[in-house]
Amino acid sequence: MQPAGGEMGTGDKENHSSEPCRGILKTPLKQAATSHLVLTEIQPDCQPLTTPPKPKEILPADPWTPTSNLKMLISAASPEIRSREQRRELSNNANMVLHMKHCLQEHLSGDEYEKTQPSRKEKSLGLLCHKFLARYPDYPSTAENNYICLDEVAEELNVERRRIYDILNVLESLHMVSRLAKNRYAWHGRHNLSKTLQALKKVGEENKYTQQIQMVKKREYEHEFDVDGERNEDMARSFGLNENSEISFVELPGMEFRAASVNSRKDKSLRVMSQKFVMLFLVSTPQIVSLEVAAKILIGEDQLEDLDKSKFKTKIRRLYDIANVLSSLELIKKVHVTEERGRKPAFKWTGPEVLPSVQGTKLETTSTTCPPPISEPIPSKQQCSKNLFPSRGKQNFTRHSSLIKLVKSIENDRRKIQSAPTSPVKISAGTHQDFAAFPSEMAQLPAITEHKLEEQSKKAEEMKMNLSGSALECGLSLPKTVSEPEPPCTAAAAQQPALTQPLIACLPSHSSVSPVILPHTPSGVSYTIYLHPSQAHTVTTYSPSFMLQPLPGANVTGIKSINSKVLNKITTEEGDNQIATDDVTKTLTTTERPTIKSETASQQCLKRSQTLQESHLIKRYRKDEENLGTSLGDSTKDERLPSNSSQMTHEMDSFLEERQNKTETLDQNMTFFPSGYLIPLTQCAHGNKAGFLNKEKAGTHSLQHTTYSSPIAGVIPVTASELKAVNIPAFHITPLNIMLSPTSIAAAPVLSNSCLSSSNTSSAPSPSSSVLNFTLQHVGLTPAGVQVPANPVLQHMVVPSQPENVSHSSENLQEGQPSVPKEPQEPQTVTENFFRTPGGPNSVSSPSATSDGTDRISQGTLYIPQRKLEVSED
DNA sequence: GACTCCCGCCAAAGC
DNA sequence: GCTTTGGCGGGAGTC
Repeated sequence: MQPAGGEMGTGDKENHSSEPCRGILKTPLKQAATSHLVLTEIQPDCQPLTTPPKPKEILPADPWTPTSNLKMLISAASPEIRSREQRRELSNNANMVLHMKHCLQEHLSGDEYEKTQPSRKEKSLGLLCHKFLARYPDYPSTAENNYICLDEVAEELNVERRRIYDILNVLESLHMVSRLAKNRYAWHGRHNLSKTLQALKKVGEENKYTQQIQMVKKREYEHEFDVDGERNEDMARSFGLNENSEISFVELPGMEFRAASVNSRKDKSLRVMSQKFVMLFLVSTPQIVSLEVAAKILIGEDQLEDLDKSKFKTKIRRLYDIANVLSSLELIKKVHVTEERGRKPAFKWTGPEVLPSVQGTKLETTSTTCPPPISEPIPSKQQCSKNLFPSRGKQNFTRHSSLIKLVKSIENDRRKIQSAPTSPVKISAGTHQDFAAFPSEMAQLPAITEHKLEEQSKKAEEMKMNLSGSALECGLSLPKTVSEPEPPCTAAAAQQPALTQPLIACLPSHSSVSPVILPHTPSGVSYTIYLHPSQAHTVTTYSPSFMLQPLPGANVTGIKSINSKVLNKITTEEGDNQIATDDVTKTLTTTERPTIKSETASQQCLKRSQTLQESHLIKRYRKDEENLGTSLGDSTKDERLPSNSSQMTHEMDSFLEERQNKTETLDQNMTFFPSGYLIPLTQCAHGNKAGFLNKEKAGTHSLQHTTYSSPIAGVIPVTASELKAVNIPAFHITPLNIMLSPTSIAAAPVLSNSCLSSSNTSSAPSPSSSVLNFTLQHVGLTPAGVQVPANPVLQHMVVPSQPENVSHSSENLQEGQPSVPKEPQEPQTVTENFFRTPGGPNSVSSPSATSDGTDRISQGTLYIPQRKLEVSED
């Protein structure tokens, strides 16, 4: 039933009997607001004149009368019925409220009347939005006339129009409504939501929001971010931002604004701001964004020179407005991030996972197919990201030149892969097709939910089988050094149905992403470092909680936090323990969940690492073959070749045959570049969820893993599957002093998204220069127009990371091969700031005096800022 | 005292 | 010139 506040809350003068309701409403409305059902149930028996609010009094205690139960069942069965009911009841309710209001005004006055005013919370925009949304079905039929008359709505909801505009603006940003004419809007519901989110994510990626977030975070940590224009101008410059890169309103085809009224105020439009805010979530991993960061980014993008405290405060206000609406839409959820410097409000994305590369499909039903085919970017810039304000000379969205090349390259790969016997799409494609076959997606919510759960279980089982089988059969048995019990998250995860993320039928690829550094093998397998983008971010901002999960193998290099001083945690407003559970359990909506039921995290890591190692061995072998034939002139490459190459060849010949099928399974989730690195390219959109799962796993290795924090809005412990391989394909040679700015990691989602489906089981193409340029440009090492040949020239990039937080057991990897400690070079590029770790004794320091990459190559040392991760290299 | 965010002024744009 | 939109920031309510 709708809470009393829902009915009367917005009315300042509507009900003289609101007094009793107040006590009831003292319960945080936000909690009540989380349930549409609660809000949409209206008091049918409310008698305006005599017993106005009575029914509400019993709401908290026993909201489910037999009648309401029946209603709920009916509503659940049919959204259409539900919406009709809602509208009818709302209409009746509104009339009733108006009538009561008049009566109230007649009978009360002065203080007495004031007392009847609803509390502030009862008038919240979120609650108002709930009531607004209750009026319309999530998925309106096209046959219906879903027009919104602003006056009517304002009157019925008993709020001033101004408030309705706030809601409509945010809904417009998601294309849930569109303005038809003055005072008239069209209601589209969530039909366009998935497409919109896809478009927003894409635009967000193209505009390097991930990098911006990281930059802001870093500045925060360095206390360099100040509210003076100069610094922010620098920041924006470092972002590569300028007026031309400013994001205007993102439209979908057919959803263009008919009115040009928005043009004038576009820069500060709540619509645009809302879209940008959503973008931040979509490009973040995990998808938690603090208001502060969001405000800074939005401000920085608007008017750098105007960035002052008042602007900041205003931005925060607007973000609260937006967040309230988004919360009502259940797209985000308020959380708190506790950092060293205090508790910060933040929001966590709870909406559907957004897979940017699925064109023309509804995420709710099909886009979760895993992995999604890399089709044409959807909607294309021209199609969906129109600039509303051409007269202002603002630039339309354009695909980054390097991205275009990258996409082409990726698509080529994908074609090859899709013809492969074990196309990554296989596993889930069918399931999602089945899923897509569901008629009228939301019309069968219960069935869909059940179906999703089943599918997820199936996929998880498949994944588990693959991983287990692969690892067990490979014959490699790494001793487990970590045998911690499964964290409580497992139970929590199991409890958590995938309901909160109905569309997250995830690709199993995530599960296969091993967040470990591959153990050194006798055959001289090179190494792989998986860094989750977010973790990389965290590291660069020297988040103390950064940690890499140590691989449960004796000779596995693990990275873990060595800084336990600060325990960052995210707490929901309603309970500090909720987020962790939510995050973890949500994570488990992915196919990984079942896996952890029977395996410990360490076991999984072990198996994965073994499998990865095998695959990597193959790849490296192929790479080495290529190098032999094509890179004779490159002495550094030769050094990478194992001295006993013939032995390796033999080894690989047999190994290839034996393990081909197994590796194919793994390859589904990974893209291998002949660089010597394994690059698990996970689905960005899944990252956060899977990441949380693995955080949970990581919890088995570190107490610090028991809390969650955002790399954006906080600090999160790095755990296994959250890690992504740091790959510098262009460098071609593994053992380099590779220094990446956080943005390089941030760029990973784009890369990984694109590459996801291009999992390459066969010979991986050599990293193209486009990839290199793309990476470099995202890293900020090169301007957008500059093309850099793909060769090992750029060997001294920095891999930003949190040195002090990166403990490395590289010794393990360096069995028999003493690591040669080398300090990373002092970055000399624009990325320099990325790697300064304020006050950190382990700040990225200059590596050995020599900047000669050759030496480092031979040493097989990959530097992650301040802490070098050494891997085996014969 | 900090955090939230409602409220309504008022200017820009639309009609 | 009136109406509609919506940016904006004061300041009240809440924690």
